[in-house]
Amino acid sequence: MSPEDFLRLDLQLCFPLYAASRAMVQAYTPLLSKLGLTYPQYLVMLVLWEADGVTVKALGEKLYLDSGTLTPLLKRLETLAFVRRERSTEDARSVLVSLTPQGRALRRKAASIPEAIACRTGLSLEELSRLRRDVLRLFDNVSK
Amino acid sequence: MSPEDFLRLDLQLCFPLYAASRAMVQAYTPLLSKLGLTYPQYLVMLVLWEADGVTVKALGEKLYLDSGTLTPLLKRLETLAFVRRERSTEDARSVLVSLTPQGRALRRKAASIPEAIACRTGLSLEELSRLRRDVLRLFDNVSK
DNA sequence: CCCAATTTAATTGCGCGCAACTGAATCGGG
DNA sequence: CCCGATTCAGTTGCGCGCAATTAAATTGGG
Repeated sequence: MSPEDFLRLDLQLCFPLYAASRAMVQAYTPLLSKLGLTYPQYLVMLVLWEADGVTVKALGEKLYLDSGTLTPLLKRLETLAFVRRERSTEDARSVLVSLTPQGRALRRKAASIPEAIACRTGLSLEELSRLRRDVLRLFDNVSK
Repeated sequence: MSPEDFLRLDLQLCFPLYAASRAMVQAYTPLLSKLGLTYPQYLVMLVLWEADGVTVKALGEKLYLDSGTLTPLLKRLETLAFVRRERSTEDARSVLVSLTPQGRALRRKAASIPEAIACRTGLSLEELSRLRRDVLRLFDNVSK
């Protein structure tokens, strides 16, 4: 097998990963559009539902996204009245992002989504958990 | 465990998949930029290296991308002189995409990439193969 | 205390992805 | 042989991702 054989699309890991990631996001999309959210916006809301009042930097560290992505996304969430953004008085360099009552209320409407998606995968909870662990290991290796 | 507990970021499969996919693309980026390609452009080249002279539709079916993504991408590859685009004489609705000599030559320069990436993953060939299989199964389930 | 280095968010520019739509070409039932 | 339905590529619009840069605030060494 020559080195060029490894260029075969069907032998690479990245493409299935890339296709699966997009397919998963597409599975979320109709559920999220009922809430008025995109998938990346939903990820931000997931973080805020666990830890309200975080900085843009902290959001970026959790989601591996930079301010170039987050700033306009957060402005859209602010326009939708799900979050507020305010300069920190402690450190005027940072911006604190916090939930509005509407943003907090959205959590209940989103509660049914994870199970619906888990069903769509056709995998058992054990298989899902194992795959998540394997993909996380891959992520750790590649991103360092 | 209440339904809302499943909203925890660390319990979901999609986010690791999404993060891992982006991290993989970032691992490719410095290697591909030496060739003047982006990752989606590289995917198109992978298809063309296996099957030259395909329609935009066929490319889309292999890569799960539509003309809204492919048309401008192919125009950029054409500007880079890696591909040609021409209306089919058989069926004037379709456009045939084929490699230029430069596009064909690029294959040799890309030959070292898959192994370099495989190393970056830190996984054995068996683990890579198994993970690819699992991710493909997920993709099949979710995308249907 | 000062000022150079660092940190933080915002901005700019570009290339995807994808939904929605357009227009041209082809197909196929009657 | 029509003409309505379908197929195909292209276009438009929008929201990411991310690299590169900017500007403001903070930090910390001397």
